[in-house]
Amino acid sequence: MRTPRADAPISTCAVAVDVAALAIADGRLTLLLVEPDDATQAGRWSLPGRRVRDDESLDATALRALAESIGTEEPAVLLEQLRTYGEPTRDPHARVVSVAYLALAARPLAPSATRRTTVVPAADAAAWADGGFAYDHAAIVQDALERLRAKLEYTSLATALLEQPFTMGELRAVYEAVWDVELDPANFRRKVVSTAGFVRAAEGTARPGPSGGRPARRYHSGGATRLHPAMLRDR
Amino acid sequence: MRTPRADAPISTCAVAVDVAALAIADGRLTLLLVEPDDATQAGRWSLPGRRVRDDESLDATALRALAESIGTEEPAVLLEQLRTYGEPTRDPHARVVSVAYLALAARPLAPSATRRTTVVPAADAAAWADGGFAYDHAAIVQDALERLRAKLEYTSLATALLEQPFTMGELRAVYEAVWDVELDPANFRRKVVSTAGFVRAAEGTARPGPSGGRPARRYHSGGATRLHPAMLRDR
DNA sequence: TCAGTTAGAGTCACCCTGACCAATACAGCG
DNA sequence: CGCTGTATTGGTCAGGGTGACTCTAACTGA
Repeated sequence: MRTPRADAPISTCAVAVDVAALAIADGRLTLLLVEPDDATQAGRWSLPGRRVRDDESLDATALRALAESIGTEEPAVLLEQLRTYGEPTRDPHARVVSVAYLALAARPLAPSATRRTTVVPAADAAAWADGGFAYDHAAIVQDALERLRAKLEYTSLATALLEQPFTMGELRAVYEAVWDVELDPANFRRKVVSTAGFVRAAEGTARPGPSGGRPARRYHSGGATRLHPAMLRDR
Repeated sequence: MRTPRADAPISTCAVAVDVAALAIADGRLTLLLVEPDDATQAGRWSLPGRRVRDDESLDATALRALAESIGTEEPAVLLEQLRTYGEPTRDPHARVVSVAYLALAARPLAPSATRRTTVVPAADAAAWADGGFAYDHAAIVQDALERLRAKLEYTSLATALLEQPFTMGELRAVYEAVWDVELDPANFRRKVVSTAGFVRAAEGTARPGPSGGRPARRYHSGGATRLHPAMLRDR
């Protein structure tokens, strides 16, 4: 059994987990939002969040927050801890320390019909004026987007936003959506295939879209998490 | 006044902050450790840590944990949140969620004479077998070192480990200590001065050491936090 | 069949990099 | 003082990666 230490006065806070769940839909980066059930935050959107339960890891809380928000048992997402927000005044009701997570989904996120959820383009959410988000969730979203943009450079995180197998064009579309740039298809391919462990060729080809074009080769993730050399973007 | 939300059952954890405080001493990266006052952790070292107080931000707790451990009012350090450790079993006494911080000191850390503290080379601490650290602090130290190594590539964080002004050789020594490599002085200089905003020239020169050598120019931090292009290390 | 479109392969100039050499300016010593 | 050793700073040169660009392959739709 657990017993508090005799010499340390126990002060406690509520600990919560908030999840910035991102996915690619129609070539755009999108963010999952829910309506907070908190009268003081009416008219704003918040990130899916839950209190941490006893004997529940932070990762498990993040997965539960996401699963309960979209009504899916086991959402196929990659979870990565973002950072922790603990300003004493960030929640007007009580001291709540929130561990924020970044969730990357391979498929577009489906807003739950039974819950008040929505999916908005990340670019729109990032541009919202103060008042669009509840609590300090605007800052969390900004940090999440910045983290994703940065990590696309030196990790293979982009593949977490794609179903396997994927084409080089789909992978490029992830980079273009997250960075909001246009990339040269030929140079992008050359960099990706020359980066050890980024992708490995799969069987067969993908059918071209309605606008035609040569069938694209298919690829799987190559297993590497850190990319050497990195996919540097110029600024 | 703060009142809990009516519809959300309040479950609370103890929230603590642990600090991995790093500094350069004698050309080596060093880590500050304290003896935990916890009988179950006897014979191990832990990171300076404190419980978060009501109405105290996480950053403030980190600064307080460090200040109280080394007996200094305002330690001159750069604090950066590392990540949060919340496994339910990480502390045998109670559920403690710990927000870990990375602290980079410009001067060597002085272990307090009145408190049971020590400073050890980071390389030694990283190589300790299980049992050297209390709780999960071995993992925190590993993550802190990895974060520092990574951030030296694409940020100007190295200057936080130096007093201003500094010489190019001192800056290079930081990279060499953190990465555990030898760098070519001429090529290192060329990269640093060609990276916009990394350093700016200061007045005068530094006196050579006892072994002689040409006097080195002095530099200040250049204001940039992110480096473009990055100081890439090859692996 | 033909235009349009996307995928993939190749070329070339430029820049950054690592490896290396040379010049500068000090300390220490005989 | 002159010599040697050392660290800093500046410069050269070849090789690799990158951006811009061209060309071919292979499909869709009219």
